[in-house]
Amino acid sequence: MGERKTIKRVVETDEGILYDLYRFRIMTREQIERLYFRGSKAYTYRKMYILRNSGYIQSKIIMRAKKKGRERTAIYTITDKGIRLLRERGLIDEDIEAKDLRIERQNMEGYLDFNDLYVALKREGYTFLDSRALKKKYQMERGDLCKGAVVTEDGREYLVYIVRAGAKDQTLRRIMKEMNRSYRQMGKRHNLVLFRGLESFDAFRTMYLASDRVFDTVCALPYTYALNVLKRFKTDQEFVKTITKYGEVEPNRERMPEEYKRHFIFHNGEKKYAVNLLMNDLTLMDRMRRDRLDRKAVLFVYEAFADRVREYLTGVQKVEIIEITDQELRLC
DNA sequence: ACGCTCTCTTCGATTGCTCA
DNA sequence: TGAGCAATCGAAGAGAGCGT
Repeated sequence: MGERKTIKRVVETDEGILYDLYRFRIMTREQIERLYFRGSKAYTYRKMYILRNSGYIQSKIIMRAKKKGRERTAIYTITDKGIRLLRERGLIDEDIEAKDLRIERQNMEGYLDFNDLYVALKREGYTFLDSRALKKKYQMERGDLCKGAVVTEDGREYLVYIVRAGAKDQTLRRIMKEMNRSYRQMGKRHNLVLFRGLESFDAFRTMYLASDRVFDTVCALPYTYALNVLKRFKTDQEFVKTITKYGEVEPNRERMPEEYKRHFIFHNGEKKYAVNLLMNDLTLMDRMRRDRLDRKAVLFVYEAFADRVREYLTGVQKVEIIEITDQELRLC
């Protein structure tokens, strides 16, 4: 019986995996596979097996809730030795032990949900802040429900909340409260609330409308839709390209235009504001309703949200809605 | 209780890269 | 060019959940 295989030379992939496990605490086999091994299940297992034999990681099996029932999956965590390796290589400077990164079983789903977002958007030009890094950056409370942050290419940082199907009202209320908290150095607070169930999505909307509504940004979206939009509209450019077929678009050259005044569109012979509501920003809709508009505005809304938006803006002068279809969303 | 199915674990065999 | 190891792949075996 020969020795079990161990790592002789730590390669970039190993560092990446260990660093991700350090930041995000746990990852499933599938997540690691998508991030590093482009669909090679066999080699993912092989690599993780060797990393474990070398003492850098541990593995465990859990049942994860999926659309179709539950699914058995391996999850991996970093060990003290793994953390030491990252420190030796100057990838981290924090003095921390593996036990401080351990998480309770009931919290795992939340972490894995945020990881899914990371996996889906990492290659699309977004960067991520894990929840510990985010809370440290702004000295937020440890118990904050915020799962982390996603940062767009042009530097806008969204604080991410993920709401599971059948979330309690109490949880939604807590999120609402937290989203309204501001922190020094954060500037505007952009909130991204992702829903894994439609009941909660509706409940949240209702709660939002009943609130005092002084938030900076609240984008409330179904999880899968959010993934599509974020993949497709990384910067203003993609939005402009998509709506150009409805009229020529030009940027507003004022110094600091209001969020909804950033683009003009020449529509039906008139110069109007072109408003991006594809992220279903509830605060933006509020502003459209309250402000006295100095010119007409065309709101670009995802077709599935159009009825709601129309309903919300009934009676408001100078606004019209153009629905963006599923197909337009997918086109490149 | 039983077999079926699926994932995870383990390992041998092969390919291919990098460095001396 | 050869040593040594990472990258790949296929396959056998273990064990958990599921339906009957």
